[in-house]
Formats: sequence, structure tokens, C-alpha cells
Amino acid sequence: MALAVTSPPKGSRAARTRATEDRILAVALESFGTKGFDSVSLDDLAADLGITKQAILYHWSSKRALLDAVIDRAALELIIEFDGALSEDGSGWSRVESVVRRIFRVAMRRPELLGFIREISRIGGDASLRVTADLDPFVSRATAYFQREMDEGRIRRCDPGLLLVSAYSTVLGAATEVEVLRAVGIEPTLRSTVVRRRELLSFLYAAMVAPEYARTQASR
Amino acid sequence: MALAVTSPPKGSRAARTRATEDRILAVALESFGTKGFDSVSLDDLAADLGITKQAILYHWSSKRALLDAVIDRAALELIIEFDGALSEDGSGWSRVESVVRRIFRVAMRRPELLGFIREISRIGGDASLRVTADLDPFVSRATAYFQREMDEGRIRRCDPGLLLVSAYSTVLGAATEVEVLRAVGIEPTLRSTVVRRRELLSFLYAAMVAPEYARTQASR
DNA sequence: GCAAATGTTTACCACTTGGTAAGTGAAACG
DNA sequence: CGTTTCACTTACCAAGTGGTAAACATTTGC
Repeated sequence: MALAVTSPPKGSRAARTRATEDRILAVALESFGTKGFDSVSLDDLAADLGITKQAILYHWSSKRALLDAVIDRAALELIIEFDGALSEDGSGWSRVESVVRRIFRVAMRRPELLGFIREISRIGGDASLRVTADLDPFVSRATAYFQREMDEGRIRRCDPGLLLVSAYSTVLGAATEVEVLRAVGIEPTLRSTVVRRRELLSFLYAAMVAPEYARTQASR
Repeated sequence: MALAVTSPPKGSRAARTRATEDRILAVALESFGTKGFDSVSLDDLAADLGITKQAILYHWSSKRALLDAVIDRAALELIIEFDGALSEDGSGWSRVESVVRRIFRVAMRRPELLGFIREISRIGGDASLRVTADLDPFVSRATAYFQREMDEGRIRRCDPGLLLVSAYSTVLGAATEVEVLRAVGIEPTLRSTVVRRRELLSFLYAAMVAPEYARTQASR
């Protein structure tokens, strides 16, 4: 896991500084997201990075300050991933489907990213406020999109915010609740992922798409 | 939160021992579930209980052993709550609805219980295996029930295990993802809970109930 | 009534925690 | 070239961590 940097550092000083901070943020996000903020010590992080804990504290004055930076980074990455999907072409269900597929892909490839958001939610307090604020633009876009689709009769009419929460938790659950999956006898292999995504999509399709609109669609 | 026991202890020694262990387990479940296992020290627990840390270590040889006991207790409480709902009268959607209502009630009144299960899932390893094993009987009953309902055409045919995961994550999300709710502009008050539950039920209804069966129902 | 068992406390201990202070070597700059 | 700035390390520290050992008080069994 530790990326040993034995080669002599390259680039301008400012660039190298940015590079180290990037590495620290990446490893911190990974660790905080999988093991939890309190379960990861600065020494652990430093060891993974092959530096000393004080090097981390040089860039951020405290562990808490580092957390804030990680939150911002995580929110940014999430927005980049998901907001792009919202801008894609397609309408009605096909666009929802592409968003779900994208979330699913992120959940598969980078579970620590979504796990981190959960972790932060649990910590509560300032940290939660920060992530909420960071993600607000994306949430607004998503609910506005739902509202529009409802107005045009393509999505079952309901509270767009609550629909977003339902869809979000459903996708996140199917993608990340490994233990629950195991409990129902599903080993989370790559092969089973395809099945899971298909089942999830049909679950969401049934839940979200307006019945009248569904009948007009030849195939989905 | 600390229940100061100033009154002289009552009952036989065995009974008092059981009472103490019960209190410890209850407080530990609450703390582990809300703050996380690693974020709660034995000293914290002991302070909440008004005893010393060594009193806890007398009943369980290590913090890890205490965790195992808390897992068993949490699983037991969950099974008592949910398995009862599965035994209730009613068929088809009405029984699913009663289970969802019950999960929702638990999630509202005792968020730490479901939060704890999540926390354990994240820790992984032996702890996850234990909770999985503990909950297995319940999971079996639930999937068997889904299977039966599908066979009788009341629930949309699909993989029962994955359906359980979807329903589980959706309910848990709507009930416990306070920060996400806040992000979509929903303050989790008691009043909004009623609305949320109603929306969630119609989301699940649409997702789960077989369309042909739904048409035969006068009202839901 | 006395000794043994039991539940709890006080007194420790080695180790880890986040964080500070001072030093070091190399790059940037005049 | 010298020196100043910067990124980082070595050397600490006080507070907290899970856990041990032994003393202590109460209850139980004889």
C-alpha cells in the first residue's frame, strides 16, 4: 500500500508540495472511508505514506483540519462523477439508468468514497455540515431533474427529495452493504455484480417510473 | 445518561450480576452504535455507567469480548422486533407493510440499534461473521416469505435475497440517513417522519408488488 | 461465625494518541 | 555566493488507551 518514493523528487517545489498533499489526501480518504476516522491514527497514515506524522501536521495543523480537507476532496470527486452523468444525453428512465450505473460503478471501484460519506454522516456536527454544504449544488440539480421528469409524466409523482433519498440508499445498499449481501447468501464477486445491478435497476424502474409512461415504452 | 445507582442493591447476587451486565451491554450498544466501536473507550463506558473500567473487564476479559456480547444482544433484539412482524397475520402487501412499519419504528426509536449493525459490518472480520450468523435464521425466514409471495403472484418475481437487500437499504436509508435527508432539505422531525414513511411505503409498494396483483386490490 | 467465592475498586503499566519544539538539508532567491 | 525559505525529520510530551495485579467489601455456603 505504501508508495515508496525512492526516486529523487521532480518538478518545482510548489508542484511537489501539491503532489504530497494529494497523496496524503488520497490515502487519508481511503483509510477514513474503510476503517473510520477514529480508527486511523496519524501514525498509521504516515506509515502508509512512508513519511512521518509530523510531515502531515506540517500541511494541516491538526487531524481535524485534515479531515475537513478530505471531506472537500471526497465531495469534489463525487460531484465530478455524478454531476457529469446528470449532464449526459438521454431523457426519462434512460438518464436515471445512466446515473445509477455510474453510482454503481463508483461504489464498486471506490467503495471507500461512499463509505467515507457515511462515516462523516455518523460523526455528525461540523463535519456533516461541511459535506452537506459541499454536496448541495449536486443535490439541487438532482431534485430539480426529478421534478422536471415528474412534470412531464415520466416519473411517478412524489416528493423529489425523498425519492432521491430512497434511490440513493437503495443503490448504496446494493453496492456497499457487503455483509448484508453475504447474510442473504450472495458473495460479492465481480460476476454477481452484474446480476445485482440488473436486479437493482428493475427494482428502481418499478419504483420510480410512472406506470402510464412505462406502458408507452417498447422495451427498457 | 448515567443511571446513578445510589440505592442499595436488591435481589440475589446472581440477579444483581445479571442486572449489571445488562446495564453495561445496553450502554455499550448505545455508544458503539452512535459513536462507533473505536471511538468509545472503556473509560468512557465506565464513566457513563458510574463504575470503573475494571468492573467491565471483570465481566468480559477484553473490549473485543464485550463487543461480541453486544453483537449477540443487538442481533437478539433485532430478531425479537422483526421476527414478530413476520409472524403477524395478513398476507401479501399488508404483511410487508407491517414489517416496514416496524423497522421504521425501530429506526426512529432506537437508531443506535441499526447504526450498530452498520458499524459492525464496516469493522469486518470476525465481528461481521458473528452478526451474520446471529441474524441468519431471520434472513432465511424473510427470503422464504418473499419466495412464497412471488410464487403466489403477489410480489414481483425476482431474486428474493436481492429484494431483501434493496428493501432493507431503502428503509434503513429513509430512517437513518439523517444527514442525507438534511441535504435534500428535510429536517428529521417527528412530523416529517409520518410523511417520509408514507412516501417510502408507496416507493416500496411500486417496487415490490406485482402489477397484476396490484390491479386486483381495491385500495391500499 | 468463618472461610471461600464474588463483584468491584485502587494502583499500576506499557503503549499509543494528537500535538509541539527544535533542528536539518535542499532548493529558491538576491 | 550566501542566506532565507521551505518541506520534512528527530526528539519529545502530556493525556489517554486496553489490560494486569492486588487489595477490599459483601454475600454465600458450611
